[in-house]
Amino acid sequence: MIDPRLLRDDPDTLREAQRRRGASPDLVDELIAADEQRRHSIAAFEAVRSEQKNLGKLIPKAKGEEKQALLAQTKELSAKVKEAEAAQAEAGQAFDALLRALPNPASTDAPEGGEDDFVVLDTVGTPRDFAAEGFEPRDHLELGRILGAIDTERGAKVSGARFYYLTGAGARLELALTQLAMNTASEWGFTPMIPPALVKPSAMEGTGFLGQAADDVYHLEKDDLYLVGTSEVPLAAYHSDEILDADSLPRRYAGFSPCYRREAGSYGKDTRGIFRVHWFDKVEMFVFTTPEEAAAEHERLLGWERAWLDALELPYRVIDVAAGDLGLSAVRKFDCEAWIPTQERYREVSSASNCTQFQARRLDIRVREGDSVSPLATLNGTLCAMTRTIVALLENGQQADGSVRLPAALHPFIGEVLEPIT
RNA sequence: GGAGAUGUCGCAUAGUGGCCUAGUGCGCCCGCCUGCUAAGCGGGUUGAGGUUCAAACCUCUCGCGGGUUCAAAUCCCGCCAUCUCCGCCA
Repeated sequence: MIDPRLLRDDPDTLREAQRRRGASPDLVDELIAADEQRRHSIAAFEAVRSEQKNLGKLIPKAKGEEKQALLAQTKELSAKVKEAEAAQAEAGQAFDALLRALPNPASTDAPEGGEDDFVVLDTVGTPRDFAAEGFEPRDHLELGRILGAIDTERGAKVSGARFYYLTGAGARLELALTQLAMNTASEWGFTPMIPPALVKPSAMEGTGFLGQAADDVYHLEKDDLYLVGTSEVPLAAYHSDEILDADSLPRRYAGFSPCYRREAGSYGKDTRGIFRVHWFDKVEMFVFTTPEEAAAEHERLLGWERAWLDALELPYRVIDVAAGDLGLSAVRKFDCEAWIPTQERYREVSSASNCTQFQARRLDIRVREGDSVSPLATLNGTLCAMTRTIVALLENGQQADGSVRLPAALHPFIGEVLEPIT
């Protein structure tokens, strides 16, 4: 959530930010009204409560008729206090609900508009020319079959559509990627983490996933727990309700966890293979830092994502995501998209978001700098989403006989070439 | 899953309805004293919110949420967490 003071100090900026996202500025005005209502009810409650406390102090000292009179007076007051308290709580909750629905105002650096209004920042590497090499590239599912690496038929049999088994070389490839990613992140100064993938509503809500993205989240009704769609959730909530010393920042964590996504509203999209699935594993980078450092850290996260794709020798481009496509929490987002030969286009494999103080306010994570305590900034970025990375590696590294040549960085973990099994 | 115990300020502890505006010790911060250090002395030390130019004042905060009461750290109910024991289990 945003700093509520902005509603009083700079509502025009908030209205403009809503417009840039393609959202309605009316919410801002509803919030201003709700804030006034809330403050009014707080003042009313505090006035009667204060009176009640003062009278209460007199009672033990009073005697006889005087005491009886006081008791009658306070009894009446007690009802008023209860009423005022209830009104205050209600106004507070109404305000809070609205406040949590307001997205983080997009950075003015983010392109205006929706999903298609991104700006390409850079393009790296050259897609292979399979025609020149004299063969038609196979897609990752076909390669997965030849290599004995991916089994979607049995995934569907056991768990349903958009599930898969990684088998043999596929399983080994994920483990190799995981090892390389965790080792690399460690070298960069990240603390490796294996967080819980099942979290309480507060963690899910705090990271902003129960807003417009709620339909995409798996919920276990019986236990009121959520399956995380990314380890961003447990990593962000890791320091919830804590105050961190400024000199302990930045804190950088690399979390490895499964990710569960309902993929509501994506029926018919990417139905072939394992590009879009209900579950995959991922190594995610997460940073707690000061608000002043957030923008610079965002660039660093992008730099690490690029270094990772460079190490995997994949052709990719970097886009600056438009304001309307940022989600609830981010002020700016960079996506890295790897070239997928059989789709003849770039597809998202990683994403780096600057959430400034938005998540920290919801999760109550603060930094102490000298005498002041204030919400810190959180950022997250994909290091390696396994399934999409496997898709990219197989398709880009394939050879005419169906074998796949792997990037040098992976050789120590899995060898140089994946060979067909038959 | 069953039984019991515990949950108070950074830490440790006191507090069984109104002198709690939560005391004390440790730690930490500021100052005094002192060849230096230690000790000693004095002061400060949760966080959030409201009124306000400000100063100041006020409200909330004793695991969380309800309730009883004129009044709750204290009594009652529910939940959560931790510990001990039993059962089950990778």
